[in-house]
Amino acid sequence: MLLRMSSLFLRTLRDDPADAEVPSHRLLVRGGYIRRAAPGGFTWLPLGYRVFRNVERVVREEMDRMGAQEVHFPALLPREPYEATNRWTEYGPNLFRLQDRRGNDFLLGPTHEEMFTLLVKDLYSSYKDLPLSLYQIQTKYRDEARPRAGLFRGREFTMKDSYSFDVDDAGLDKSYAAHRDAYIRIFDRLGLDYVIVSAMSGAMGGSRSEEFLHPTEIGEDTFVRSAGGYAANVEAVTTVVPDAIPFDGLPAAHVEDTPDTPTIETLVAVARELFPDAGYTAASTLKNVVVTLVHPDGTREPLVIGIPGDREVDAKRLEAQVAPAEVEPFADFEKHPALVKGYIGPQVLGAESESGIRYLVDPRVVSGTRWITGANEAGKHVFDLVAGRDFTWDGVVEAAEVLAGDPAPDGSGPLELARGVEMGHIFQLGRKYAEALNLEVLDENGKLVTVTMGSYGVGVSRAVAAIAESTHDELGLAWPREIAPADVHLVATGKDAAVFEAAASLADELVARGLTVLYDDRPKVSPGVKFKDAELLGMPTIVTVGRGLAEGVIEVRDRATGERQEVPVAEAADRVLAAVRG
RNA sequence: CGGGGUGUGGCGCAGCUUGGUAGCGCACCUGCUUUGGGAGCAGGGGGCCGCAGGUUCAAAUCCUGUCACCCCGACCA
Repeated sequence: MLLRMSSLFLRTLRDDPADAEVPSHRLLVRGGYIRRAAPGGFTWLPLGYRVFRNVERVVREEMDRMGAQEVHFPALLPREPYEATNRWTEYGPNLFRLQDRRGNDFLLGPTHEEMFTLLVKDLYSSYKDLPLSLYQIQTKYRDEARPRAGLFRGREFTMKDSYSFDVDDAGLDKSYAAHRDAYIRIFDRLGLDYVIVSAMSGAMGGSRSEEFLHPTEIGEDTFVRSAGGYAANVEAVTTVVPDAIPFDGLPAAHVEDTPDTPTIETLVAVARELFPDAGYTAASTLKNVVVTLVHPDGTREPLVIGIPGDREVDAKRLEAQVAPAEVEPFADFEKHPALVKGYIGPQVLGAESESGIRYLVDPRVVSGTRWITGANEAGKHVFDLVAGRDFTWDGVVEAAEVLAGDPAPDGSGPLELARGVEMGHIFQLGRKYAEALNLEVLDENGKLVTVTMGSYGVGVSRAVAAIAESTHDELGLAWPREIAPADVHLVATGKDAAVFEAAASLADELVARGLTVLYDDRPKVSPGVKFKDAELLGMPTIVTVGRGLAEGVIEVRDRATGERQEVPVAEAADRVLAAVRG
């Protein structure tokens, strides 16, 4: 394939577009790879679309290799299947809904679990047909509140989604593992750095879910990792539980006057004044945070979370723990006189207590730990209140924020917080969709069993952005060979006809030998412009035919390393081929 | 959805305070010169000043509304 710069539909920009902040977005626009066409929607230009198709190709090859079969659904879908799983409403405002001329409801698919489930139900009915994995590479639509960062978060984007179907849990485990392996190969081939984080806490039961996160400062997800190799979503981090302490010799609880101490800071300051030798810090206090749980049936339940005072409640972690209930701030202090704002203590809390409000505590609150906490009376706190001796709780909850330096649950060292972008997600769905849509097959005993499913996604368009993001340098893009829009950027400089003839014949030879060549054959364009463009566009190998030709040499340069060598014209094609093929 | 910012040729920006009918650089076209690091000179084409309404003899400029984009946060199977 030969791409001539003189006729390629391409215009590079000298200046950064003002509305692009992240480097990948800036460079992809500057390099003429994409153009914004709609809020959260981009047009792929020739070079960009070649990159896109290369990513797609890698994904497709690896999915095929693991035995998944490609299908293709419409993006425009009817309401009914999504009604059966309740997602027509549950998906909320992020779902694009529309009506046809008769007023029937449709949606633009944000993901296709329902359709795949129904398709398999439509055609299969025996255990002999399983296991089965199907996938598609599809345009997905989500009405994002805030599209951003170019290709990273659009309202229209391309995703490879696949779904596995098995008769039993062991089968699901296998399908899941096969996808996991395929994803590892995909991201390795794409040259994308990734960490696999568990996306759900063990508390949620048997179903597994892992995310492939690409670590990057511009990432939207926070995850934790340790030097020893532990990595997890913040929601999935479990607290290392300290040992219980015997009650013997612990001081008795005592109430102290602590006027004007509604916050942890003011409380700690007063506590230090009262007991200068105790070494009190915010972590010595037990903060009782009231929230409202909204259950799926609409019931509202107040809930108090007891956590060490040096930490905040992490809304995401809490929601992951109480799902499917949702969490809202608590406002009904009038209705609950037992709760003294700013001075809530555990003595009045618990399902069996006078307030009847459920009380969950942080795992660090183990039997024998001593706390400073509210005395349920304005201006008073209780000191040396011992967990398990002076108060009890209804349960333990992982709701406190994770802080850098916390120990990893597997003992692999302190945690650091890092940012990442979700590039892939593998998820054991189980029987949720199969049950809702009645996907059953006969097993070897002739009995109907509900199929168990997995769902798996890779962001294809997002991968283009992530690769650009992780490989660019101050000069421009620098594509890995596997996905570069061309193998070689061949630059002819000067005005000497011999240079253009030599360059053209080299281009032809490289093309004949199977390479894709981007040939800068523009006449009357100065060398500086061509070099800048070559660096901006980022083909992995840049070949220059120019002033060296008189001495019989051309220059071969590696875009990523900057390494350059002069090679004799006669060997040029071989040398370039060697560089490209590694 | 909350907070902040910005909308003026394809891109980057000035003009707006103090209304008078739009300008600069890049890109594009023509000619001549130039050709190894975003060339020079001369000439030229292209703008509903985001959109709608209002004030005014007159609006890019003032007022109201609205839309879009960017950033931070919330949200994100």
